[in-house]
Amino acid sequence: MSFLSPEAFYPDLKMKFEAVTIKDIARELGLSTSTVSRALRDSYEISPETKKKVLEYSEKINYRPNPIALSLKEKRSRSIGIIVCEIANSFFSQIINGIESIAYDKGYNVIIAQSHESYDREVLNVQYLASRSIDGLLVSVSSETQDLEHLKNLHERGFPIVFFDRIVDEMQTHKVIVDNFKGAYDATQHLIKSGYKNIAALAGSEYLSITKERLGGYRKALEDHNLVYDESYIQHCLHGGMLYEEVENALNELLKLKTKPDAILASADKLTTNCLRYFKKLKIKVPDDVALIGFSNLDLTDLLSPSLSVVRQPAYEMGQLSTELLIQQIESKRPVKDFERRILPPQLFVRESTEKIN
Amino acid sequence: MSFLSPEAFYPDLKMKFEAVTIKDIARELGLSTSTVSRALRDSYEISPETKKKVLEYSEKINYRPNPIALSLKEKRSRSIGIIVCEIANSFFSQIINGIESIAYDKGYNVIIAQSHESYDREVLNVQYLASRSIDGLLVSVSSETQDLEHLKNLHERGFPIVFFDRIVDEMQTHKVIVDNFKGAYDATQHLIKSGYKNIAALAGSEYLSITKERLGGYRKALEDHNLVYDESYIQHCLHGGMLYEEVENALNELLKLKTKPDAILASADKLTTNCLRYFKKLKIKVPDDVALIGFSNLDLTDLLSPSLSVVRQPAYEMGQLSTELLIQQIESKRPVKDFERRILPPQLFVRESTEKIN
DNA sequence: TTTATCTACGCAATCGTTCCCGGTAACGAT
DNA sequence: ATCGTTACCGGGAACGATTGCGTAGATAAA
Repeated sequence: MSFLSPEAFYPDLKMKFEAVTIKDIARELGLSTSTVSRALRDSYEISPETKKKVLEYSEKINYRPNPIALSLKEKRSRSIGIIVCEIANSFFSQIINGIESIAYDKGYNVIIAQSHESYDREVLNVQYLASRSIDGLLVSVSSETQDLEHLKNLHERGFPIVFFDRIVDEMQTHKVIVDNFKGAYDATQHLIKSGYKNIAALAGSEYLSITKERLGGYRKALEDHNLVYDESYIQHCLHGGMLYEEVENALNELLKLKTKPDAILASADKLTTNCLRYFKKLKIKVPDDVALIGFSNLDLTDLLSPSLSVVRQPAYEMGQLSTELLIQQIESKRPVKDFERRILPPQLFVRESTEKIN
Repeated sequence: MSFLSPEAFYPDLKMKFEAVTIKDIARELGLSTSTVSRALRDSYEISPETKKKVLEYSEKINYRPNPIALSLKEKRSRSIGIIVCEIANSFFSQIINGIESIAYDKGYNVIIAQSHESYDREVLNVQYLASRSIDGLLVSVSSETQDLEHLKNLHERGFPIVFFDRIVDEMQTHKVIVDNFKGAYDATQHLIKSGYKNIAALAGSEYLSITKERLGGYRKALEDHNLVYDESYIQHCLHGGMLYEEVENALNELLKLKTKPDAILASADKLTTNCLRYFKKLKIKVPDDVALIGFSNLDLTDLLSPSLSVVRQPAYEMGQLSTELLIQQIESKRPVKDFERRILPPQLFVRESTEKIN
């Protein structure tokens, strides 16, 4: 408490928040900064008495090493960047929870950026995060993203990147996904076994890996059960259902068909809920008029009217696994050559919205 | 492309991600780092030709100033910390979106930390963020928080802090809230006018400002309409409904009463949805057996069964406003003395779950 | 006594950037 | 010829921490 800053004499000045540094300790104890530093790191070169003095005093004044200075010296910031489309989306906020749980354990902090499904914002975010000296990046690309130069640039220079959920083929990195093919296959098969014959697919952006994988599973299930795969039964929403209008338009198209679909497989959270909103608005009964099953990680699909059959993804685990792989790569001494592709199992929940046809 | 790093000769070594610095530019152009720095900042001391050369070359090699070095020198990191209980909560993720929108505009990035409604984790997070040299803090306290030493410490040293939603009285800072009193008053009055007489309140932690304010509005509405305010009609959930069990216990208590409540006011997102889950589980009809209205920012309360009457808060605007106040304080030359208390209006949505009694 | 060894510490460079001092031309004014 | 001014630019110290190297002093070995 004997510390008197200039501000103590000029209380009107902005009282800047000044942290105590290693120099303050050195000055007070009549030592050099090197000695203090070494004492704090418990170096063998420092005598026990000196160590004791330093430790006690730095404890007393509550010394905390300045992470910025450390980052500058060590060329690492112990922070990782996350790029997702939206955090206000159960699936992604659960993923972020998983990411955080691992990151904080290992002493990393996370910086989250949202693309809002815009390619331009994704590029901006990548540049921004890169300039903030993050040590690695966890990416789920936007639904507009086709060109990957912004990420390839970094990746080619050895920058650690892990893709999750919405991955890309062109880059050799760790990738963590769920078995989207199986998820869609199971959901479609469930519809078929419940008696539905004209099953339409409400899909996300055509550019996304998850869209392709899910449509693949959908198609295979149809074919395995001798149902025709008809492209006119497939509608894409570029923004993944974020805009109600795109879902509305897609469904309008489907309901215009000569043989209207009797069931719909929606392949994203917002697609699913906006689909339900559309049906409610038009007073279309689910599942009587049309059945609905969708990919969703909302934790109240059981409370919806009707309760919703869904394919749920292990989002939390996905975040954890991605982060483990990323940090492992960041901390690896030698460049990582063998990139892993981890596939997690989805889970099918059967509820009212896909009840059997009598 | 004439740049050859040591790693180019030893491809097996970890190819570290080396950014170009002001020194590289100086060396290449035969200038000093001071000159380059000044040229980049468009100083009057530098000749137009030199500036042009520097600008062109740094453009060519894609120079980006190192923010870590800047932080060290300027003693600010251009990042702000956020502490919330959960990001997997519509209200808070919408707030974060609002925060982000302003922060990124003004060149700040945000670091999000979650308390998960635990006091201990909140303290840890504050310490962690403070040690990461953030320039300011946006805080919504956990439902367990009573002791505020962890925040007072910082605040007394002039560290900018803005409270939002769950504020505290003991500290003089900017505060941004919604009119919780009015929100609860309107909701309760709506129930009364719909014919309900025994209105119970399912509230969050007693420590929270929002709980007190909302119960205040609830009480006033009852009294204004000559209904008795009975404490046994009030149940608190320490974790704000995060755990289904606490909601279950609270509702069990309410349904044990001699005169069972015919309506419930739930004062948080998770309280509301878990309340609905409870009713569904016990096959209690809403609103026939008991009506339900709750505070919620979910964007699918209209799709629930029954569709839910809610008090909605302007979360996005709240995040924006809080961030503006915080950044204003961070960038203010003189210490801020006049702290503002901004109160935003809540919005009442009337739906099926509170339909009139016939 | 001389030399080698060890202990315990300080000096100074480093990370990337800014900025306070200088310094050196060129030029016009006296 | 000398001085003052202006325009431009470089040297070097900071910011906080780590670390290779040097070394004074003490002790031990010769």
